[in-house]
Amino acid sequence: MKNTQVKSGSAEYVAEAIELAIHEHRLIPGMKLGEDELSEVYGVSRTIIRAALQSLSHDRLIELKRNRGAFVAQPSVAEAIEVFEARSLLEPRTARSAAERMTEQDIRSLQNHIDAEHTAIDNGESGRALYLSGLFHIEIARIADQKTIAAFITQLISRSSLIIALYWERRAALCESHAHHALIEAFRNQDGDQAEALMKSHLIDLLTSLDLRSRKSAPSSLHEALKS
Amino acid sequence: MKNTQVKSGSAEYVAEAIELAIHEHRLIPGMKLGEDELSEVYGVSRTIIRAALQSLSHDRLIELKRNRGAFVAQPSVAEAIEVFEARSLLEPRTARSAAERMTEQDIRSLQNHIDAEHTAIDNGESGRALYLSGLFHIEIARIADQKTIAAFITQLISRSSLIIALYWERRAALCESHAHHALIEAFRNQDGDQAEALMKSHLIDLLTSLDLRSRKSAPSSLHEALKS
DNA sequence: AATCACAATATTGTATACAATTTAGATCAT
DNA sequence: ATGATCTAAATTGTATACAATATTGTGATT
Repeated sequence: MKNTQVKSGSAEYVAEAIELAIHEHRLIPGMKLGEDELSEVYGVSRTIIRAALQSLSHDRLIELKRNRGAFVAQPSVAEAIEVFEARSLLEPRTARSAAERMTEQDIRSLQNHIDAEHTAIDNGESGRALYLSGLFHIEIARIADQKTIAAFITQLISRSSLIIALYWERRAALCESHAHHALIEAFRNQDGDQAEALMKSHLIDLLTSLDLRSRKSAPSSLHEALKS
Repeated sequence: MKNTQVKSGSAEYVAEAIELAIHEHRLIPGMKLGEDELSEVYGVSRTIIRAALQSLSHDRLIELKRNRGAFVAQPSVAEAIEVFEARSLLEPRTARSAAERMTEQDIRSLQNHIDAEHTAIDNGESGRALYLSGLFHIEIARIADQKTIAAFITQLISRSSLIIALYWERRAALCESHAHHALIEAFRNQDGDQAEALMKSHLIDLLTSLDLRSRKSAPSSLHEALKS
């Protein structure tokens, strides 16, 4: 099975592709990411794959076990709580900053995210919807013009995606779209207090909607998940 | 000039060694980190060096310019402000958490850090003193038992070290030891409010003690800085 | 002397080869 | 059958070779 795909990019490209697959839950926590396998899928040498895996490991999206290989991370319950505690330190204040410097264009951009999210839900692409719902939060950090904090939030949202894959119960009713709509309303009014408060309770809602007892399971096929 | 040193470790070891050199200001912002050069210093192949450099780049301690190589990062003024804004979101609340779960042993550990810092100052090892002063903050995050947040703070403190190298004026009077002593006092009393407030003002003091107009300069010799 | 063009050199980017380690499978004894 | 032990296969860790790109140095031209 020869892969004739044009060599489309370096380590960054591969890392982003895998990260997207994780976001969309095509790659499941615990799944093994073999180097040769990835190397075939993306048509680059193991050197590139390794660089990509190292980068993903640094963001804690995968776990690198020495001499054993790379596995999609399986955040523990404690880690899940930590991630949401970190988010609750960073995101509410960032939402406030964003609200204060929000422009018309920014609001349109956020509204587009929500619309795309709804479209995805309607089409039954729940993985994509989840991904877009994360992008909404990242977009807020970008608008706040805090690159450092935005980078942290980006990582935390990626990890949240893993946490949701493991501990979310009612995937049908996902997506807090109400909370996001309420946030946009606060942004429209450039109401920093309101934005901060809404984000705070939104994060609490998210955490409490997890079932931290049970735990979804089990790796499956890799090629299938990455072929898109 | 043959290096007969025992191969003492993999990418992690190299990354930590370079990070320490940056912390202690033996490596100066802007300095070029050539792969062959590092490869000789640490007696490993460029493969390992590259992995280490990629890791450091991810923490923004070095900048990786494509086809040009690795350079010790030179945070801009805007980035310096961002870093301290991120710290001010994370560290005060973390200091509060730490205060609330502080044990006798933790306090001794922090006291030891301060003592070591003073010793370093007395011996004129200002680089090492600065490093230890950073460790004090990291230790607090560890005591708060928040690994995720601790990792962020660790990165921010590393970057602060670069910022200090670039923008600090009065290096003689460094080290806020008063602020650290005051924090320990709050910890002794398990006074969360006080700890949070002290940390907050400590960070403001740090930022305002920088001179964000002028900027120290210029790379120097590499082998010298790393030989230790 | 200054500037440009071009060759020579050095450095980084990627792939591959080989070594070390783990995993899987087969064989054998109980 | 079950389990242990050893062998073969597969996978990861590291070093090196080669290709691509930048940097430096030289000389010609003005």
